[in-house]
Amino acid sequence: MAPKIVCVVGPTACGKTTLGILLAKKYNGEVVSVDSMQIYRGMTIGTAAPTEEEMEGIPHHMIAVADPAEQWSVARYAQEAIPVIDDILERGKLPILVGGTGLWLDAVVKGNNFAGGSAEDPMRAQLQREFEEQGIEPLLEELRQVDPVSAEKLHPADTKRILRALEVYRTTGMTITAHNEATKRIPPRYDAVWIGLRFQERDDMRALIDLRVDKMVDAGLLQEVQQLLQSGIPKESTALQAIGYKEFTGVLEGEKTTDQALEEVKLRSRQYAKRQLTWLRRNPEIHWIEWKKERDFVKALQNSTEILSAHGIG
RNA sequence: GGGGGAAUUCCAGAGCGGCCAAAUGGGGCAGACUGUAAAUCUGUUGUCACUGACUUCGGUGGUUCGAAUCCACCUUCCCCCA
Repeated sequence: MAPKIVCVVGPTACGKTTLGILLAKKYNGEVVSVDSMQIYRGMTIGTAAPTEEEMEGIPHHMIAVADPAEQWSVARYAQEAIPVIDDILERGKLPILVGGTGLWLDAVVKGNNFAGGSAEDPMRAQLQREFEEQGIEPLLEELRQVDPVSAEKLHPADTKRILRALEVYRTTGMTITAHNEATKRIPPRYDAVWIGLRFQERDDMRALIDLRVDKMVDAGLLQEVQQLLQSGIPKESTALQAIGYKEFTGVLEGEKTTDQALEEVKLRSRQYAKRQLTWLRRNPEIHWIEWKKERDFVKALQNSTEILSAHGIG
């Protein structure tokens, strides 16, 4: 029997952090952030990571654990987060995963492991070089030979995934299709109760995102970005590709005004929220709590309590 | 007051007599997604009874077999000279 955990999911700005803390307080839990950008140090403002005060004494994990100059991956995250979750369980507390990075959540909760290869493996660079020199066609042809299923499934423009499929094959001798099939058969690592937060109306979500971005800038997002840059983080690093950071790097380099960056961040944030929704929609296990206009955490906590008790938590 | 230019589908912006419901980009919407995932990629975007029909390119009226494209007037905006 897989251990029980709670997952609080939803698009950006929908109140995951707050609900997670409320649940942790009520159920003797600890929060595990599942966020591909909150893992990096020095990125509190732009990632809307909870501050010390906001945490209200609830232990939070997997926030600010990585050097922004490093490049983490799903696999790396899962590898680090799983022992943390298991430790919470061993101490008799309830792990509450709070996060918006869908793939990472799935990677932890489902038992899936990842196929071989990594960013450090020279094969990655090798494939990239081949692609730059000859274009995608020869590589796609190679993939058709070894793994027709994924060659068929992948769009020719989706070079990233074509390269990865080949990387897996060339480094492990196993096709990514075979790997994916095998890994799907692994039983879930945790028995997760999924709670989703979202707005009924897209416009209400948008309004809140806009407000939040304004607050970030007031809180000193520009300075935060500047500090990262000054500490020598290359601007191409994964951490600085985060929404908010990318755009304000441009401000510091004189490419755009703060106002332009602000609008851009708002736009990219709501596009991101939409993508998160698309990812989440295909998970039938999520129990959705829908905000009418305002976020009502008293009610959300009450709804969550009902959901959790229906799953034997409480 | 005189001269010149522009008005195109949600936005920007091509088109300058038929092949135009109208390029391209943006935005919107939908989708995909297993080692960069706050990333990356795809589809769609006038209406409908949707392999066809209907209504569009500031307005009105013309020219023409045929107009977003030509002409006249009107409206609005921009620029230059005064």
